[in-house]
Amino acid sequence: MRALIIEDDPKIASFLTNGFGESGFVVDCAQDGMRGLELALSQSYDVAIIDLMLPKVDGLSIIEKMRADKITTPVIILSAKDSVNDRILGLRTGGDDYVSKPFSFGELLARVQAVMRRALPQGTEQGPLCVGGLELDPWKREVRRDGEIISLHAREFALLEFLMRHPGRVLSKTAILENVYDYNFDPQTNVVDVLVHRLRKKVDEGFDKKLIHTLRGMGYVLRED
Amino acid sequence: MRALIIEDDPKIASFLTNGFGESGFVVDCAQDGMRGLELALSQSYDVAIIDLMLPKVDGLSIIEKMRADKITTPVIILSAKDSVNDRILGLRTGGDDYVSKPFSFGELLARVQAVMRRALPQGTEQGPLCVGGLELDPWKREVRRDGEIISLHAREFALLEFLMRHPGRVLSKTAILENVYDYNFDPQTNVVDVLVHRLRKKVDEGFDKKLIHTLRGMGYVLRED
DNA sequence: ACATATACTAAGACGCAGCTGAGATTACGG
DNA sequence: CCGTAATCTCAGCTGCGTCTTAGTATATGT
Repeated sequence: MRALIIEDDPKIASFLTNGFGESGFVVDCAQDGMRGLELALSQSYDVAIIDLMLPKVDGLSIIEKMRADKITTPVIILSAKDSVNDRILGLRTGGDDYVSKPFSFGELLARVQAVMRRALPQGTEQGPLCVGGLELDPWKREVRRDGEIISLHAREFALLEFLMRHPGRVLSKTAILENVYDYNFDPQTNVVDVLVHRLRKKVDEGFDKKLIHTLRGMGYVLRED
Repeated sequence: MRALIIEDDPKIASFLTNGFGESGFVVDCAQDGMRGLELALSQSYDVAIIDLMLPKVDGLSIIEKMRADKITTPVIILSAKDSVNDRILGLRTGGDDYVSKPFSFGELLARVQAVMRRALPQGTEQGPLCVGGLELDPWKREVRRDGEIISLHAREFALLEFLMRHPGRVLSKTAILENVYDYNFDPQTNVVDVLVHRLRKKVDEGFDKKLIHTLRGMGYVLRED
């Protein structure tokens, strides 16, 4: 689950970065509009939090460009201004929700959940993800297999969540890199192999039915059988 | 436990702020209706104390807007007027109780307890919170482990109460900052770490079964085992 | 069967999140 | 206005989570 944060005030930026990090997101943070736009257009995120008053390129322009590029990532607008007009303008430009400062992180997170749920293909269930005897609750950050709790580290959890959100689909190492690691990470190594190995040990070891499978040359899949 | 106070008279405002602070609430105080409305709509409180005669936006309108937004926070109306009609109008607008000035703080606090109890999901027991051998009585402000009294400072108590109201749930530092400190920005220091450390010393030190656990990169949990 | 590419595994290195104690600062009561 | 108690800040330390490296195993193509 990746989030893009575009916010110039360093205090708020780090507050948000920490908060989303703790909530299980992989976060990219841009301190100005230019950089934010670059990231928004070049990377793919599950949600974006964008401040309106920004140096270089303002928030609304970023959203406009994103929408013009057919990027449907849900966007939450952050703003100091809170008039009905600003709100309407923001939503009309392509924002999915509008939060005015000062805000509480809890509220923001709730709204993020709401817009992400809305953005899902309709009919998709909310709540814990299940595949085989494996359950993962993204918000409680809890994983069980056949009812038994499995305790995962942050990275392992992020990987498993990614796999479980695309059950039966082959996920290449590159895809994993892009979804489980942030932008600044460029591995010259076999991090992904190692991460998968660590996750397998906790999820599949000792079980007869394996859930994580390797497709040589292509990537990994999560599925029963 | 968070309280919102909307009151323009600075004397009464600080009287209330102090009183609730001493009673274990984390208090936000707004001096005018506009600011009060902002807070009421964007943050989540366990109770709100709202004066009727306010600059900019009057108390009843605030309550009206809150209820329109499906905010169910119990509201206590404060007012100088005390006619039966005002009282009825206030309650009909969405207030849960009505206290007329002058009032004694004790009476107000009693009514707060009453409306908060009523607001609980039915079937939920009132009275001390319990996890493992740990008991916390929010109203007596008393904590015991295996019957032995533990004396906590205000902040420590607030943190423990927050933890005990969400047993088994992972609470991020960000969530703790908001609910125990009322910060909505990054404090740039490790206040939370230090507070947890102090609380642990009093609650877990010397016991075999620890109750407060750290989940690296995610937050803290209160649970047995 | 051999060569080569790809994936797995174990062990060590590194950095950062979280811990801790002591001093500084603030809040409060007399 | 002072003294005490509560709380915050800071800086050094520790250990865990994560990445790296390197060596081993397994698949695939010729």
